[in-house]
Amino acid sequence: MNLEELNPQQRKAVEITGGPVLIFAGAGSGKTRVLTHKIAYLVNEIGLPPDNILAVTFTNKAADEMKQRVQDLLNMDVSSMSVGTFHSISARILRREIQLLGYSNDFVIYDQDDSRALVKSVIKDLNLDEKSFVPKAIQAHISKAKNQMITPELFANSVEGFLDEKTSEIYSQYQKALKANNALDFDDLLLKPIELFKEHPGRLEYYQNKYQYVLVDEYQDTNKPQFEFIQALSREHRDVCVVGDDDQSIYSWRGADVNNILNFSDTFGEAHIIKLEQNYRSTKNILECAWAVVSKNNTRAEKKLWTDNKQGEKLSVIECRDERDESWKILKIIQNETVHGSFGFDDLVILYRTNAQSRVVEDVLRREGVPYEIIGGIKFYARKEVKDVLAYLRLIINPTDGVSFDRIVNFPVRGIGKTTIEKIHSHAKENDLSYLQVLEDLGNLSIGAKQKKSLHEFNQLIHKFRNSYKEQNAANITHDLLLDIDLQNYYENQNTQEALERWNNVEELLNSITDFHDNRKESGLREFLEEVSLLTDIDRWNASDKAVTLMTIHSAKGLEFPVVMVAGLEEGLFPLGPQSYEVEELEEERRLFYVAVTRAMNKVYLSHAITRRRFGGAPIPTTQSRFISELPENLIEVKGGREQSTFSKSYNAKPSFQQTPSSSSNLRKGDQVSHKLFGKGRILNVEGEGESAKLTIVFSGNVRKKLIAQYANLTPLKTAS
DNA sequence: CTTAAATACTTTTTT
DNA sequence: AGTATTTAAG
Repeated sequence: MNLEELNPQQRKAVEITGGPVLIFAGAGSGKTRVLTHKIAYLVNEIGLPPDNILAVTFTNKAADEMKQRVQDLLNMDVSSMSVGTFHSISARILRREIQLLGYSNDFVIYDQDDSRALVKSVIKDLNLDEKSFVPKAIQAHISKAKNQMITPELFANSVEGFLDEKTSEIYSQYQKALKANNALDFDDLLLKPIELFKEHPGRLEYYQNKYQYVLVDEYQDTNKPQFEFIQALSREHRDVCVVGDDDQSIYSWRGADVNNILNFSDTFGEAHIIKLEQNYRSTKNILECAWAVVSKNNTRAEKKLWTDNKQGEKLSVIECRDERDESWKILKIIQNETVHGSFGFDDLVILYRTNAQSRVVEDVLRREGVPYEIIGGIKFYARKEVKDVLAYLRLIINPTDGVSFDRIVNFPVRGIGKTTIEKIHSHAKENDLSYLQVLEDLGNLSIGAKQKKSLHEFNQLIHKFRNSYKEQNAANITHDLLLDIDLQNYYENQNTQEALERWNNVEELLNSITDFHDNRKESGLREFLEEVSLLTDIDRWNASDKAVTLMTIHSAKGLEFPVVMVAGLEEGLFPLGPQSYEVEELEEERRLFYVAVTRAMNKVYLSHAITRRRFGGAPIPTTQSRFISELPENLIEVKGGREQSTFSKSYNAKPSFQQTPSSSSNLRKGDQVSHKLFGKGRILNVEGEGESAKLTIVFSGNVRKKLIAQYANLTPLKTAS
């Protein structure tokens, strides 16, 4: 095997195999390359079969890429290797084993919304006031407890005061409700395998045997259950390799414990420790600035990245009047880097601390016809209309799912109101039935005849699909279902842009189910639902699209871009929160800044606004982020300035940015484009060629237009291929 | 029970 | 400002 292309440390990291290995991998130090080579090395040189390897990554996308790269290195089929996120690996194990814990393997995975809905209904069942027991807060509290592996029993032992006592009660009821619904929340996904291993040592032994080598990426962001999972699997053979960087630990709010990496040797026993400190990504200036800020932190392992890359340009600090001006200045930078500079749209990323910041920037980019893509925010699979359809599919597979039942029993409207639903709930509770089972025998339920009929029909519908879903493929089922509930008419009759948009999203869901089925013939509805609940936005992102990317810094972890713009560098926004910080929280913000800056290869722009409005209120004066003052003065250049002209100029100027004419002449059927007036659209048909081609385009809201390429001034977003 | 109007809430970050 | 939820009228 060829390890020539690795530097000495990287090579050592690949070749050391007996016993625990800890790799401190700084930003851009070639960590993915080390991991893929190490796996290839294990297979090729050590002779370990791929299905005896477990590799945990931070996103599904990273998992796919890792598998592909190993496959390319080895030139053999490695599909039997277990690569995935903690959540997807756990889900896979549980599909096979969960009967041992008293669930059925048709369990559904509840996302945050679902789990909040369940908390809400538990609060209601306990006759507690939603004003004093805010579902969202309670859910956060429960999730935090679960992340620390505090069971309902343990929680009950340490209650103090009324509020705690009731929270404990809700927690315990919530857990019971999950089981009754045959559902797991995200936290359960991590906890249940550990429970399985504790209660059934034979199963643990099986998996210890199966996963003879365990690798974990982004180890600094593992929490207690994840740590225990890895430890359980590898404590016998001790062949475990973790990779991480304490300076990039940014998930402590989710229970991640940086001590997992700092105390690795203590917990796994005498480990080989390797440090990768050569950075291949960024310029010297960028690294110097990133280090200047993060080194202000007290609790960190002392280290400094170095690079052979060139000095590079100074980092730019852009001062803006307000968030609108900031967006305009970002636009100017994009224009400058793409038209006058040598970068493409996909070389640029705009990073921010909170999702809410994307809106203003998006407004300007859309209006000026700059192709962009937003990661995060309102996730596709979290949209109401999509979740409604998914709820049908979930109920078909898992008829005990009460959260999904509540969601669709009156969607589309079929005359079932609040009181009827409450009667179903109480009847279910008294007789220990699932909601759907209640519908089997409506005789002794005191509800109207109209309601009875309607509920009966609903029940028939679900059962019809329950009887056929195993033989049919997922796309057909969904298609038939949509016809049966007549959803298209439901939306089209509302006759609003919004409703049409929603129907489009439902159609897109159907498309993605068809896609899924085409790619994985052996997989059915259940597999699709699982994939959907564990997919992140980053997983759906196509990095090669010719568009500027907008995302939070958290989402950007592990990625790199030639040009990085970080917006909103103001006290209270970044670092986020009150000025009076707990030291640990401030240090995490600082690490976040470190992550943001080290995404950049060539150029960094840092912008801050002098005033900013929050919640659409009045503009509030801001203070420049302390992180800017922590940068070495000789490495930054302050631009933009206060002069009025930049602001008004950018406001009044005709959009100086035009798509080059040639690009709109190459458009083909199926391409996605953006239009100044009509927004995003997809090309349905092309008549003629080149500049004079006539394009039929369907824009959002199902608006169809026929445009001539030459005059349409379209911005290509995605090509169909 | 449904629809329209009033009001409350949003902004941490994500699996 | 924009969206979700709650309340009042039909």
